[in-house]
Amino acid sequence: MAEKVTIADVARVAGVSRQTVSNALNTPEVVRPETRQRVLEVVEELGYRVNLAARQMRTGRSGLIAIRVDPVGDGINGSVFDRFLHGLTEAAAEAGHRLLLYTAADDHKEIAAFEDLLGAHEPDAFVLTSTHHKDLRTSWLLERQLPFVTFGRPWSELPDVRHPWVDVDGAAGTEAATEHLLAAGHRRIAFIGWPPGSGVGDDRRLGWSRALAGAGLDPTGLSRETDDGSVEGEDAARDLLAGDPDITALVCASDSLALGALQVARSPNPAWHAEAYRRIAVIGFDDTPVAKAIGLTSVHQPLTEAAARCMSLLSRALEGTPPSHLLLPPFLVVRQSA
Amino acid sequence: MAEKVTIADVARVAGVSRQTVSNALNTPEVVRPETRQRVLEVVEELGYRVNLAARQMRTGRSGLIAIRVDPVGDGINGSVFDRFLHGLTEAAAEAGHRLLLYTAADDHKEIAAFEDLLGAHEPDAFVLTSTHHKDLRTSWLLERQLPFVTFGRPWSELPDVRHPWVDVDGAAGTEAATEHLLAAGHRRIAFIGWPPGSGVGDDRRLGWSRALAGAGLDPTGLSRETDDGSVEGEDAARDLLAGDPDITALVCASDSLALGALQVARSPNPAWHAEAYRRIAVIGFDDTPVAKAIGLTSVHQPLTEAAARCMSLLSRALEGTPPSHLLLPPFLVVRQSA
DNA sequence: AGGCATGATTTGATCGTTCAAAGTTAGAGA
DNA sequence: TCTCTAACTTTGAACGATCAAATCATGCCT
Repeated sequence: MAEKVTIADVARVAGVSRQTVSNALNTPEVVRPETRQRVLEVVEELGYRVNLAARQMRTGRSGLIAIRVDPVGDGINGSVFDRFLHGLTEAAAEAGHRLLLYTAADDHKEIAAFEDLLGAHEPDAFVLTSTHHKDLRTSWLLERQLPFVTFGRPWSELPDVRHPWVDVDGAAGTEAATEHLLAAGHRRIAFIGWPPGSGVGDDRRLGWSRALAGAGLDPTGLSRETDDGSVEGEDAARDLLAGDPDITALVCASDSLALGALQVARSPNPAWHAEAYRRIAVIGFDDTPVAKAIGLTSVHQPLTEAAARCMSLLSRALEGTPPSHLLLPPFLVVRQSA
Repeated sequence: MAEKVTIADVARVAGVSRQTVSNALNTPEVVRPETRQRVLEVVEELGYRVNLAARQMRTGRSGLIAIRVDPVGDGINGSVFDRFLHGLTEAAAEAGHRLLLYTAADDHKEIAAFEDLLGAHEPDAFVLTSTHHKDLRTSWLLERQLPFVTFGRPWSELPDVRHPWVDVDGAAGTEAATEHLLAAGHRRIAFIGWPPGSGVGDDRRLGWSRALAGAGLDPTGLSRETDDGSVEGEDAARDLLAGDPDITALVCASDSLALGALQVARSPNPAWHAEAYRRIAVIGFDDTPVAKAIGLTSVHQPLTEAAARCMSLLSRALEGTPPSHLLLPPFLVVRQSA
C-alpha cells in the first residue's frame, strides 16, 4: 500500500488547520478563496483522498448504495436486471456513490440483509427491484425512514406516494405492440401473460385489452395465464391457436414466453388444425439479447434511463426532498416476428 | 434508524470490558468459555453488529471486494460476466465479504479507479476479469502488493505465477466441440475466431486445431479471423462456405459469431455454390441464453464454480498464502445445431 | 477610539473499534 | 504462606475525519 495521506498532512503542508482543509473540500464557501486555492493545490500535490471510513464514523454516511442481485436464473429475463445494474453503477458513480451488492432469497431474508447491512456497512440508501403486492421490504424501510427508491411502482392499495420510484409503463408497451398489430391488419390478437396478482403482469395484460377495446374488439377468450418460461409459452400458444382458428397474432408478457410462442408460430403443427398454414405474428417484452438474436419484435424498456432516474430521485431523497416518481414510456422494436 | 448498539453497550450489559467483547467475537480462544458464552448471549439479545467503518479505521480492512462492470454491451456475451458476477456475490457473502462495483473505460482509467477506491473505500481486494497481454492492471497491483485474483489467466511472457487466477480451459472447450463433430462424421471443420493477439481467442483456436491434428486432418485454409459480432460471424461463415464446398461444420469462438454463422447455415444461399443444400453444423462458445433459445450447441463455462474458486483463492491470498491457480474444464452442451 | 457584528480559522471532543500494554486472578510449587 | 507463572481481563491510545464551540481578524458604525 502507498503512503497514506491524511487531512493532517495536507493541513501541515498548506500551513492551515485540519478543519480548514475539511472546509475547503466540503464547504468551500466558508473558506477565503486564496486559502481554498492553496489547500486544493496541496491536496492535488500530495494526492490526498478522503478516507471514507473515518468520514463515515463521524457523519454516518458511507457513500454506498445497496442493491440485491438474484441468483443466476434462466438468463433470458435476467438480462433486464443486468442492464439496469450496469446503468445504475455508472449513474451512481457520477453522483459520488458506489454500489454494494447483496443477495437474498425472499422478502424476509432481504429484510434480514437490510439489518446486516445497516449494522455493518451502513449503506446510505437502497435500490429495490421487482416490487410486488404487499411488499414487506418497502414498509420495513419506510417505517425506519431509510432512504430508498424502487425500480417498479408500488403495487399497493395505498393511494399516496410515500417513497420515490421509477417504472416503465408496461401497459403502454403492450398497447403499442397491439396497436402495431392492429395497424398491420390483425384482428384476432391474443395475449399470453402471467397469473393475475403480479402487478407487472396485470399491467401488461391491461395494455393489450385496452388497445383491443380501443379498436372495438372483444378480448374474450383471447388471454392465457401461465408461469414464465419458454415451454409454458409454447403450451399456451398451442392451446390458443388450436382453440381459435382466427387468431393471427400473439402478444406476450415476456421474451421467454414469446420465444416459446414463436416456436409454435414458426412451425405450425397440422394436428392442431386442419386448415392451411397460418403465419402468426409474435411480440415479446423486454427486448432481451435473445429477441435481437432470433428476430423477435419486442417492447424495449429504457433501462439506462431508468437507472439514471432512480439515481437522481435517490440523490434528492438523500437531500430530504419529498418523494416523487416517474413512469417511463417503453417503445417497440420491430423485427421479423411481427 | 434504529438505536445503535455499540460494543460498549454489550460490554456494560455483560459486565465485562470492551476488549473482552471484541475478543469473544474475534479471538474466541483467548476468552474463558463461560465469559464468551455470556457475551455472545448479550450480543444476540441486543442485536449487536460490528460497525465496519470503525473496525476498518483500526484494522484497515473494509470487507469489500471491488469488481468492475462494463457499460452495457451487445448483451449476448455480456451475460457471461453477469453470471459470474452473480456467483461471485454469493461466494463473497459466504466468506464475509461484499462486492463493490465500479466502472472504467480502459486499463489506465481502471488504474485511476484503483487509486480512487484505495483512497476512499479501501477494498480489501480486487477481482479482475478479461485479462489480456500486457495487462497494466495486474502489474500495477502486483507492484503495490495489493491482493487480487483474476478470472482469466495471465497472458504474459512471465513464466512464474505471481498472482492467483482462475480460468476456464478454452482450448479444451473447442477441442471437445471439434471432437464431437469428428465423432459425428464431419471431416472438414472450420473455425471462426478473433484476430490473433487476444489470449482467449488464440486459445480457443488452438483447441480446434489440436483436435484436427489429432485426427490427422489439415487445418489449412479452414480458419477465419474477425471481430466479435453476429454480422461478422455471418460474413465469415459465408466466406468459408463459398470458398470450400467440403466444409460441413463450423466451430466459433463465441455465441455471437455462431449466431451469425447459424443464419448462413440454416438458410443456404444457392448463389454461393451451385450444389445441393448442405446442412452445416455450428457450435458456439459460452452457452449464453441466446444459444439455449435458438438451439445452438455451445461450450459451457462453469461460471458459478469459477466464481467460488476465485473467492477461495482470494481468501487465501488475504491470509498471506502464496498464490496458486486453477484451470477449470468447460463442457459441451449439445443442442440441435450440431 | 471603542464596541460589535461578520468572516475566517483553529481547537478540542467524538464516532466505534482494535492494538498494545498493563492489571488481576487463580493455581502450582517451594 | 509466599512467589511465580499462566490464563484471563481491563485500560488507555489510536485510526482519520467532522462537529461544535472557541478564538482571532477585519471592517463598520457611532
